[in-house]
Amino acid sequence: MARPPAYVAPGQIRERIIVAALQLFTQRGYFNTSVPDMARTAQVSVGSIYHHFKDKEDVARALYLSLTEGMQAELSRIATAHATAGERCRAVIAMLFELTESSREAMDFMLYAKHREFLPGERPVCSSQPFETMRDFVQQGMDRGEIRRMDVMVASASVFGGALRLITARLDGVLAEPLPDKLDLVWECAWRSVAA
Amino acid sequence: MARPPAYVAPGQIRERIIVAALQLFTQRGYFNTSVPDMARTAQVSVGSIYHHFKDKEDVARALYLSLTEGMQAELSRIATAHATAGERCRAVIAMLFELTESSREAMDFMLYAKHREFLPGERPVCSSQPFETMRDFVQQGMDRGEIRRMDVMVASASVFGGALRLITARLDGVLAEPLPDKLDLVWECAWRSVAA
DNA sequence: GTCTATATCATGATAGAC
DNA sequence: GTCTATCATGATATAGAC
Repeated sequence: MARPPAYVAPGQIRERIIVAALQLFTQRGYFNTSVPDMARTAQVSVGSIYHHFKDKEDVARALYLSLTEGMQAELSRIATAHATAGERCRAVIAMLFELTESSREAMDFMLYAKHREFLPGERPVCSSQPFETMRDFVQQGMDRGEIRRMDVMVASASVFGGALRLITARLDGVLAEPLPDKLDLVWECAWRSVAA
Repeated sequence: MARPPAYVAPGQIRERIIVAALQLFTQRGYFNTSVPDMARTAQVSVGSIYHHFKDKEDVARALYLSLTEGMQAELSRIATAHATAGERCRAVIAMLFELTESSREAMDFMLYAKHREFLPGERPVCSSQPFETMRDFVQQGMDRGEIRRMDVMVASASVFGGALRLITARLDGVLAEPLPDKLDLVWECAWRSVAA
């Protein structure tokens, strides 16, 4: 079903560095990760990192962009595979749940990291393209009469808020069971909250 | 209505430091804030900071604890002022919305900051006492028959997820209007999602 | 209790060999 | 393109005067 975004082509040094960065940034945080740490984890030298990237921030930006692009690709796939807003939004939640289980670190870094603290100039997650697309799905649902007419920000928060909250709980270790087990229930609640 | 938690008694040096820390931590982040920065903002010397606190981390911990204690006090107040789960949960959201408007930085630091990165040993927000209390409200609602019987984590995420999502949007500057304007609508959606 | 001045250390980033 | 060795910066934390 939802494949993890193809953010890495394994083997290449550049990609090894990005994978190592993802691992370290999510485990210890950006500021607790030194460039020598990244070099050790990626099994490359410090010099290589500075050859492929301008600086440490540049690694984080490349990582962030590749993750949000992968997410955006998943959303486009969903848009073509489903026609109604209900099906689309449900598919989004299913995809997010599966991605959280299969690429825990990617989700953690994408949704959770305080990018503004180390990526000045990058838009906050909330206004990133994937989140805008999700709001579009909801807006179209209102236009089609599937979803009650209301403020689109509130409707979008209601549809996806519960699922995102549960993802947070899962990433924090507060939720023991795999997220896909909860999909049907989460979706029922989410849809009830806004369905026409 | 919901007063900001009394996390500071203005005038005292110790409190001046905490207020300055809150301001700087939310504006630039913990790791982008140096102790001299804090000293300058608080109008005290570096030595004073190290006299009152063990180290920079200790300042962050004191800040975090005072904020969660203030929040917990608000929740206790709500528990005594309201009897039904519906009233309690609605009051919680109203309180969170007002607190976000009146003490933006406090909410940002409490809900948003990646505490694990600079406060090792502290539990994640999700499993902090306030969030547990909120889940208790929901559980009691199920016991009383107000809320459909279901997984309490899912029910709690559904009730509060939309509101928390909207708070995030507001803090990120994506939502222009004050949160209390949206309270009625948010609550209607939240309650529909789980009401018996 | 509060201050200034400073020791110590770790980090990001670079230079230059291979 | 990749590596090792090194530098310069800026941070934390402390010492010691007042």
